[in-house]
Amino acid sequence: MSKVQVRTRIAPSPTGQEMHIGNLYTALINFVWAKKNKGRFIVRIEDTDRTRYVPGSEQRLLQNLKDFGLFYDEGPDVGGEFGPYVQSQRLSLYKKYAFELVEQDFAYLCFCSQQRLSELRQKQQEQKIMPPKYDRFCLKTYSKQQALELYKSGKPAVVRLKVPEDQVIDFVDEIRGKISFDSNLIDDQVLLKSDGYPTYHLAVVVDDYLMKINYVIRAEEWISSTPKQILLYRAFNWPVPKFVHLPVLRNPDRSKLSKRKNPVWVSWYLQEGFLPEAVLNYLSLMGFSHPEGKEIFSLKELIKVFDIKRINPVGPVFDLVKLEWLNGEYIRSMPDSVLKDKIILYYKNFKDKQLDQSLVAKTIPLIKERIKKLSDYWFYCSFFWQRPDNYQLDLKSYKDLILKMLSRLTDLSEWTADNIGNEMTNLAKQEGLSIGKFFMILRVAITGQKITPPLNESMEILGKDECLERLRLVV
RNA sequence: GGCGCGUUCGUCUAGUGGCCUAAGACGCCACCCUUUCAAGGUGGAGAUCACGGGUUCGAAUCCCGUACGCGUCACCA
Repeated sequence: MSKVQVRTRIAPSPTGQEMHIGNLYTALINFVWAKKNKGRFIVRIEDTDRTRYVPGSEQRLLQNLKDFGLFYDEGPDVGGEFGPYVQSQRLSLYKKYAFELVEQDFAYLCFCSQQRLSELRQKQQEQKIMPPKYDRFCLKTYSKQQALELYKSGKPAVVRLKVPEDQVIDFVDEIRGKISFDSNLIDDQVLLKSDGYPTYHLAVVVDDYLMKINYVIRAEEWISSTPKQILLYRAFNWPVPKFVHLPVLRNPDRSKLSKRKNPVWVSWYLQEGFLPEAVLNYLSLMGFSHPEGKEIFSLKELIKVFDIKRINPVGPVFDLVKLEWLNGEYIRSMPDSVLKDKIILYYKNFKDKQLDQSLVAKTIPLIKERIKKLSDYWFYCSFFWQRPDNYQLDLKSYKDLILKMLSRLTDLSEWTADNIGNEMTNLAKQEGLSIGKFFMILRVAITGQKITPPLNESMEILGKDECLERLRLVV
């Protein structure tokens, strides 16, 4: 038997929201698993809910993926041999398959109104019949022929899955092992809506089959809908793919990661100055661990060492603090010139600031160890671009001292960090002031801030004229 | 409530019957370095492995119950 190519997919819905960090996590694992097996990673747009559809959000979703370097082999904008990759463009397919099921008695037409359904549900809940299930009214009252004729005459209908009674439906989850369900507890799921669009359950099975997806890697919240899909695979007599249900990312209070309690939109991380590779690295630490215990590793290395079996089923808490540390590690290990370009690009794209190339280049060695995110740059370095507009220390009482600093620095022949440092250290000693206190006064006089990059070097970069001028301004 | 999944330091994880009086990382604390802040170095606090029963010479590791957490029960995905 020849080995089949691994094909994975993610299927986001264009509902107006951009990509959720949890979806990025799922995308990452799908991507990595495909690459590890020299397979293909596919993106399919699931836009079967007309009421929630927002035009344009599809492009944004795809861009989110690209921003993080998760390039797909097949998808709406890149094509592929199993297209189209947008479900609304494949409508006739689902309808055909849905009626095939009706024909073979794996499904039936249902004409019940939304109102009747919600009343039914309500009554069942009152009677504590759990869980609420459709009562098969239409299956009992119409024969297949009658139903089909009614439908042809224009009566709005949905197609429902006819879930067999008294069966145990089980499947193997690659992370958790065997999971089984009692078919009596499964509702007769709607497969085709009255507007002719398929529901998720039908569309996902049809498309995964037609697109030859053999690993369905998705979030844990899909576990309970898996048996419905298994039933569909069986009815169609299609091979069942392998299922991998990933743990869901959690808020610190252990509820499912939500926008109320955590930043969840992936572009937020970019705006905040996190590096895509650091975010991906952090995400790969969620539920997974490097076999050698490494915590910092590239996407390429992840692909090399990744194994589904090493994924933990426990829902991990997403910890922004550790992400910041990791991002700082990435920044520190980056060549200066690369960091410089990233900072310039970041401020241009997200802060609408055009920073001077050569000035940023000079400051890089001073802040590289200090910043955790690209957005921290301005916190440390704004004084290079603008004179202080307020001072974090009251300098009035140090007027005489600052005057002395001014005169010594004016006389300084060569304006280098070392010379500045030596000269000022001498002054401090002569004045009988502690080095710490002395330099703090100078620091605030020059930068306005108490927390800055190394002072002497900063002053060298600022230049003699500018430093003297700033001292004059505070006396 | 039914069903499903889960439960090792605050957090992410290691651990697959004896090497565990439980290891690493983030965070926290202290000290060293130091001209602020970082970075770096050293050390420390922090988990009766949810609880209760088994199985076994021996259990964080296997089995069963309980508790708790999470998910799911739509013509949403």
